[in-house]
Amino acid sequence: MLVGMLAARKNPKRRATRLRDPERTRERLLHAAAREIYRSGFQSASLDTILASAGVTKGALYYHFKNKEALGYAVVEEIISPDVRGTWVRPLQSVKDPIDALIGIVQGISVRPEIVCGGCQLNNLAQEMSPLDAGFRNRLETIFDAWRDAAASVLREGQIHGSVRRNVEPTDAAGLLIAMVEGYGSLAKNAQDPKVIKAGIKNIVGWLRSLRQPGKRSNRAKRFKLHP
Amino acid sequence: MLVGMLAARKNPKRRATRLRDPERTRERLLHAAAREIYRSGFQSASLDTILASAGVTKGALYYHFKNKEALGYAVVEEIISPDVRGTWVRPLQSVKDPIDALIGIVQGISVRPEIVCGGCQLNNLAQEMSPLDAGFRNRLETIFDAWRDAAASVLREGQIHGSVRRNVEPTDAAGLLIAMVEGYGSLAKNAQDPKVIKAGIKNIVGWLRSLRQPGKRSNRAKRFKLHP
DNA sequence: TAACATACATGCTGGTTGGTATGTTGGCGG
DNA sequence: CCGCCAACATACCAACCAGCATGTATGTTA
Repeated sequence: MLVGMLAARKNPKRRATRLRDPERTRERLLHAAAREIYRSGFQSASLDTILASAGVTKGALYYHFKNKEALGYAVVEEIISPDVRGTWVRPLQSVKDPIDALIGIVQGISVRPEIVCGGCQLNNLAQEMSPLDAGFRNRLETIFDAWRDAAASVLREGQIHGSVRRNVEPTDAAGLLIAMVEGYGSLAKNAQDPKVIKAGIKNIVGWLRSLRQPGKRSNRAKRFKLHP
Repeated sequence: MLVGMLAARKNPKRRATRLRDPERTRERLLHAAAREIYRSGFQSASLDTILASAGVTKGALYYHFKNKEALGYAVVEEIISPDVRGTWVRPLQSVKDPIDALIGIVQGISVRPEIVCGGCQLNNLAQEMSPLDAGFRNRLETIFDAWRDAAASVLREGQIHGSVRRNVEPTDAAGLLIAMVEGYGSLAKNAQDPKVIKAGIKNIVGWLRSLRQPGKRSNRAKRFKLHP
């Protein structure tokens, strides 16, 4: 009773704070949705939880997005896609040694703790939603395609410059790389153990080294990779 | 009014058929739950849908299982676990050539259409539930461990008999194999295209062949694998 | 400063969810 | 032929869900 009175006095007319900054509100919604989707999947991510996490109300959500589905699509396009491109596509543009570049990216995974235990956002959503919703599926496949194309083209260039073995089929190798990364991500997520992802990185790096044209390893590779 | 009377007359006392066969009822529940979990995940699998699919009512469900969680655990232990063991553990016991055996299993994936587009039951559930529920996580990890142990031990035996290269670390290789299988399964599920899994199988088989001790390939391998 | 549009906040609703309390029936021991 | 219990069936519930209608404060323009 007294508690209630105090609470009522403290908030005589409880009003949520308004940001009045539509861009920032949208961003907060997107990031909160991405967090919740990452945690419990799209279907099980409750709008109320997302809103509480974002600190906005339902009115704001339905002002910026038509419905939950549209919010999910926006997360794919504006959060997940740039993330994958930033990790796997941009760093591969104009590199000297493709094998070194790929190894560097793979090894970079180990310093991203969220991947170690929570899996890959892209893979998580694809697993859940691709068979159920073509809108998700198409958007996610675009990302996978960009990933594979980036890795394949950098391998192809490496073949032209002689650093990658000629009997490697770039598209196949790129697909295998992605499968390995996602597969180990799944195993690590299930094991909830950083050791799993460390072992996975070691094996993927070993496989990547096997793609190199013998006798063509760069000096940079020797300096940076063999004496860590 | 009249309609209501007719309807009442037509179904004077609508009763669902009773099986009166508790073991079969339990089985039907388990399989229906496995189907629904496979389709839409554990969290989003509705009990009502499962019950409709199984053709039983809620009373039967809550007679056999304490709650939805217990039903899910039972699906893992009584459906998924035997399935993985039947596919990946039992066929590896007492084989002559481990590489041939593993290749055979991997190639067998292509004739299981549900895997091609729906992904692996084990991986699906692990992705969804492992970070959220320790009960699922532990049960699923037991299955993954059995899988890896089976593959690792058969590789170890192959090393003893000279058919597998000595510089292969069996546990690492087994983990990589599982990661590849699950990774390609993920990609295929997202692409919803059998070609993806075909290409994946080809690459995994190629990698498996690279584990063989040179000059030690069996006659059986020559006959069956090189002239398909 | 009046008029208007933007950017939300709040309250509500119909539908669905997992779960339960209670009713009902077939079969079997006595 | 009776009683009893396993094996369900049915009806119901509180909680939660996505979504919507409506209200309101803030910025912008004339």
